[in-house]
Order: sequence, then C-alpha cells, then structure tokens
Amino acid sequence: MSRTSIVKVLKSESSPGEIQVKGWVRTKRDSKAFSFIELNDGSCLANLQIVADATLDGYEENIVHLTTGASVAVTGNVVESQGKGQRWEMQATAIEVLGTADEDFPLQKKGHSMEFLRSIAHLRPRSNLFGAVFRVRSRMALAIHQFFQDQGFVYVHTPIITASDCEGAGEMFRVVTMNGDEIKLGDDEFFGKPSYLTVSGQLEGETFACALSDIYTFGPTFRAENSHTSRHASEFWMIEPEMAFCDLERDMDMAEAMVKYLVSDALENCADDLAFFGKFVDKGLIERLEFVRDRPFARVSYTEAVELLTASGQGFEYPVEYGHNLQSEHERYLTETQFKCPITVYNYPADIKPFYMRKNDDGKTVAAMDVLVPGIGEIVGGSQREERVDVLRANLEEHGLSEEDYDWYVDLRRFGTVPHAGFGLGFERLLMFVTGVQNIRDVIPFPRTPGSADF
RNA sequence: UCCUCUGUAGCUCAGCGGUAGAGCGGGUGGCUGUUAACCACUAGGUCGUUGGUUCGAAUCCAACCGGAGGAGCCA
Repeated sequence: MSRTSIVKVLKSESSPGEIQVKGWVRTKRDSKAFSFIELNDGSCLANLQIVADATLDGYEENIVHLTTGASVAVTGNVVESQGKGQRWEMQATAIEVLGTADEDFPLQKKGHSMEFLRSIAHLRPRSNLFGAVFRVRSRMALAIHQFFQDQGFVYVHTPIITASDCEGAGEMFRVVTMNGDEIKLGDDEFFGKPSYLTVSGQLEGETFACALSDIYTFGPTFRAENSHTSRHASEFWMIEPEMAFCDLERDMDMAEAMVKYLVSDALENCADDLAFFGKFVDKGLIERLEFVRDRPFARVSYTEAVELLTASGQGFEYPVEYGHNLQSEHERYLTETQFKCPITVYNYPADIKPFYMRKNDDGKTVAAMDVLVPGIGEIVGGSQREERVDVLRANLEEHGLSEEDYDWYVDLRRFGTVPHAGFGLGFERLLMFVTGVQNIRDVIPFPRTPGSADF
C-alpha cells in the first residue's frame, strides 16, 4: 500500500477508506483501552489523530511506548472523528514502528525558544513553526518564478564564482585552492586572478537583459560583512530582475507589483501556515499583509524623505542630513510611523551610491530606489543603470575604478546601449515580512552567520 | 568592529554567600474519546570554561568561550 500524505487525508471531502500514512509522532495520549497518536508528516501544519486500540498487534510491546519524535507507518480506516477539534481521524488496523526516539528527544509540545531551536537546526523542521516557515519558503520560491515567467522574463543563472566586484555591494569571500594546508595565491591562482563568491549577479544580469530584454536571477549570494544583526546572513538568496528599455518609474512599479504578488500568493496558498504565524508569532500579521496587498506603497524622493524627517521633530540618535545615508531609525520612522505602510524612496545623492546608477539631469542625484517595509527596513534596492558610455566612464573614474576591470560592462554601452533598470530583493527578508518571523536565521534552513556554519 | 544583556536537569525557568529546586518531557502504575489530557510515584545536574576572593561560591571578581539584542554595513 502506498503512502498517502496527511494533508490529502485532512482535506478529503469523503472518507478515503483504508489507507496508509507515515510520519513522526508529535504526542500520544493513553487511555486504558487505546491511545491517541498525533501524527505529522510535514505535508501540512495539522496532525492526523490516530486511534490505536489496545488490541492491535504489538500494542503492549511497542505502540504504548511510542514517544514524541518516533517514526511510524500506520494503516487504517479514515473515519469521522467522534471527538471535537478535527473532522477526520484514522482508526488504525496496523502500526509499524519505523524508528523509536530516545528519551532526550529535544522537541516537545511546549514552546521552545527560537535560540534553542536554532541550535538543533537538524530537528527544528519537525516543529510546527519551522515546518510552516519552510513550506512558505518553498511556495514563495515558486511564486517568484510564476510572477516573472508569466510576464515573459527569462531565468538566468549568473555565476556564483566571479572575478568582478559589484562595487558597493559589500565585502566578499575569496575563493582559493588548497595544496594540503597551503593556500594558493598569485600565479598559482586557479582562475589566474583573484576570484570571489558573488555578492550580486547584477552586472552579469545586465548583459543578458541587453539581449533577452527581461530577465531575472534567483540564487545564493554571499557577503563577508561581520554583521551581527537579525537581518543579516553570510549566505542568502536574492532575486534580481533586470529589464531593458526600462526606466526608474517602471522599475519601482515592478518592485511594488512583485511584493504585492508574493504577499497575495502567500495569503491565498499558505493560509493555514500564515494563520499559525498570526496566532503565535505576530498578532497583526494577516491584517498587515492584506493591507500591503490592497493599498499602494507610498513613494517619496530622498529629498522629500529628508524634509519629512527634519520636519518630524523626532529626536533621532543620528541627525538627518542631506547627503548622508538614511539610518535604520530614519527608515523605520518613515515606514512605521509616518506612512505606516511600505514606501519607495528614490533619487538618492550620487555620492552615496555605486558607479553604475544612472545620473539624473540635476547632476547631483542618481535614479536609485529602495523599498522599505515596516519591521524590517530595506527589502528591495534597485536603480536605473547608466546607459550613456561617456557618463559611465566618468562615474568609474570618480569612484576610482579602472575601466579595464569593467571593459565588458562598458561594452554594453558601446554596442547598442539601451536604457535599463533592475533591482535586488532579499528572499529571506521577504520571508521575514510574509511570516512575521523576526530573525533571518529562522527563515533559512541552515543559516550561515559570522562565527557560525554548523550543520 | 563597537555597546548592552545572557549561560543552572532533555526543555522553560527559580535559587543570587551556608547540603541544587519546580513545571514540562522520560520511566512505572492508574484512568470515562483524549486535544499542551488528567492523577500518583520515580529517575535525572562537574550550575559554560579557567583562574581568583572566602572557613565556605551556582551565587562575588577577572579572563575566555557560546547565545541574544542594538549600531554600522547591506538584501
């Protein structure tokens, strides 16, 4: 008999009759003549209640000794439950114990701290919370592909090992080869020159946009910053669309549409898991997601943002000053207090942005944009790219960069240049936003952060 | 890298200078179809590590290690 998933059983309109389910015991309650086993196989948040009669083969020897964490295969009839709290339950006719769980199995029915669960990353997917997080993660990955593919975008795999520095994107991990304990550098370098793990696929993405028009990347990204915050990881996933024949306005429209699409998809397809987050993680979650789905984002220029912050009369720890980056506290004030919704800030001073962003006609600002959301801050960062070869060359020089290192990038402007724009969306930050989970380490299966690469 | 907090049983925590505690989880027994079931009994700990102060340290001090929060940087 083949295995039926528990989600399928619980969503049945009529009884599927005699079937087999397999999964892990969440808890067991014993009575004199029978036991209730809560079985979970990860296919959904809910457990299937198994009624195990004392007359079953192996009841005294095995079944009554089952503890939380044990794995079993259960054959039985799906019947309407006599008790409250669930529609269907399974009257077992045979239970095979696949694996017992030692008495120190760390997961219990009671609440655990996120820090503790992080320390048992190999077992935490078996908890309600992490099962839900990773089902939502999977769904959001699918939704990202759907969003772009439905609009004719081409999925491009940009390299993970790269010799080019997407300047301004952060510190990099060096890729080296080893001869025993000896690291080979210089002339012995495997690629003939220094190479790194990618911090962004943008520059390579631009080359494909300047051929296939609308493209996106979706893959792992690495940053070597020694950041100790709930929003940073050394390895994370990023989505980077790049669109030819596109200006900043449409770039902002796309970013907003994408965030709304993903939120809407989660509300529709992950309702049970989101309801769980709404109950145990973040009481206002569902309401906030519906708000984000239904209302337009606020849109303000950097100059307006600085004026709003200055006029707010708030005593910020860091003063608001034109020409400086907005601090975390400033971003939070704008999105959480001033607008109470996601906002897109655009047209930043050129001095604080990288060389590839398109210079505006005022000569002082560039066509950059960030989407800020309540509770997390920056979730999207993007820009229109500088397509004018002379301006790009001047920017390279201003930033102290050598054209030789970027010759292929400059070539895009020499051979049929087009206006184009794109952005990067941090996948984990999106997941934090959609699930309400407060720490980036809890939306990645096995988080890598400074000083920690366990599992 | 900087600032702050924190480390006691499998888990959540109490104890804060005088013999190491509770709840949950585990074991044993009981029990009306239970829902974080319930009742009784029971096993379980080099109090992060090292050093110091003291008659005596989980408790006070120092260093180190781990964890968390915030800042900067960024997605």
